[in-house]
Amino acid sequence: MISQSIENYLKAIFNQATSSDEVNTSVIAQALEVSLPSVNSMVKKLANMGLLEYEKYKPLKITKKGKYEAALVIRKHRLTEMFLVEKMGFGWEEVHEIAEQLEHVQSNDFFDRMDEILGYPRFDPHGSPIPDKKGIITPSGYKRLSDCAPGEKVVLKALNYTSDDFLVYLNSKKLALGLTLSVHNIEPFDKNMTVSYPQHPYEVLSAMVCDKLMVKKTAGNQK
Amino acid sequence: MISQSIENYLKAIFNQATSSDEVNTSVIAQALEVSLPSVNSMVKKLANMGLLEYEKYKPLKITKKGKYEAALVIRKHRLTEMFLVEKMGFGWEEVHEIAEQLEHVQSNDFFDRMDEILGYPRFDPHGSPIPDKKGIITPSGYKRLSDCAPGEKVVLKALNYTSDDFLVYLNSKKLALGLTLSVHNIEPFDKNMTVSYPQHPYEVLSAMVCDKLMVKKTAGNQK
DNA sequence: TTAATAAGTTAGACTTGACTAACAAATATA
DNA sequence: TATATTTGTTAGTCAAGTCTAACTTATTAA
Repeated sequence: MISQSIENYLKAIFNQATSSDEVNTSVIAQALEVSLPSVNSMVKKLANMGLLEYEKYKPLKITKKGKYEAALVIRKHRLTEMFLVEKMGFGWEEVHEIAEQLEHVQSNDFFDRMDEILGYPRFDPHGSPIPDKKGIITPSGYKRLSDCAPGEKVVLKALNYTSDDFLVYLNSKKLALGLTLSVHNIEPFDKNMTVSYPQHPYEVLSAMVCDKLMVKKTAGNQK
Repeated sequence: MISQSIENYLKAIFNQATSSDEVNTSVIAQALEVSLPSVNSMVKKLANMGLLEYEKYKPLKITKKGKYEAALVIRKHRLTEMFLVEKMGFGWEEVHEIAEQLEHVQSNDFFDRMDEILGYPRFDPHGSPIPDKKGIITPSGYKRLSDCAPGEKVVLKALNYTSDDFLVYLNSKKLALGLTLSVHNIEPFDKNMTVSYPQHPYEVLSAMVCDKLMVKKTAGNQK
């Protein structure tokens, strides 16, 4: 049986894992706000269930099975966020906490119905891809704003971090998905970026922020 | 803190309590499908929290505070059922299990939004009253079909038992809320009732079923 | 390359909410 | 009213998931 706790660990491990599917124990402890020994004991359990590969003192590596189970939880989370925003009128900065709870509901019917009502969306309100029923995630082909060069013109497509604080910050800057951003300058010292977008001819975004904004090059523009 | 477990106990105690607000331990054990000692230890905790009055070997008595907290959980449950039926297209026999899980979500915003979207309904899809935000329950003024006399003409308004099996049974008999029933006969031996309703000139309902159907006399008819 | 620091592990304790076995009180029955 | 049965209680155990304290391994810096 996959408990709520296990679902939370899987989700954190999946989200924090690098491209090689690996992540350190302490990263998970921080993400879940639990102690290292708690992570350690849960990791052994997950490894026993075949959801992780684990060797003492080595980074955790999520297995195919683990990724599948994690994707199903993430699917429930993101569908819920979409439903809350699109069908219940919540703001995108309000939905994370509610979705954290609803994602643990055990009823395929419930989430499939949401999916149907929403018209089978591929992305959630933050632009993150929604895994399908088989746990398959559409690759987005986006890159970080922080990886863009001066002169590039890009469209803001997704976020890879969605704390309430961050969303409130984005709202205050009137930064929303779909906006076209022009990169003007990157400060070599601290990687601050100067960008412009409609009604905002001059905004400075910190490196931390740029790292969390996923963008796509606008069609037919050269660097 | 009121845990999910506590919410479930409160709900069961509230639902099973008689008009004097009392209920026996064993009734709760059965309702929640747990052992008597489990109930016993939880009861002590609830009494400590001021949600119950408890004395050894005496029936449990739910306090005002206990009733308030229970009503809030029941409100969440019934609003959810209504939302699932009205806004997500579920059948009334499908929603109980999902609502059992959603009722534990901690977010007033979430349920208030449901309430608003539904237009502040007073009754859920089974006809049970939905407590308001202050935990106040509109008295329905209904009586049991089993308390009706031959010759009475009544409208089916609510159910006081909502297992899936029971709902499936009602569907099979095409018994739905809002139907007008005429009571023709009561069998003295087993209290079986013979009733009629549109398209059904002759149906025999068991005493067990009649006990669970809440009805209201149609305006202006004499016994 | 050794010492200091960071990261990970083990052992053991705690809380919640369940259980069984054994016993006590209350109720029903003969 | 004495006994049998049902109902409720106590004591002790267990599993899940958390924690702190103490220890080990790995990494970083002197």
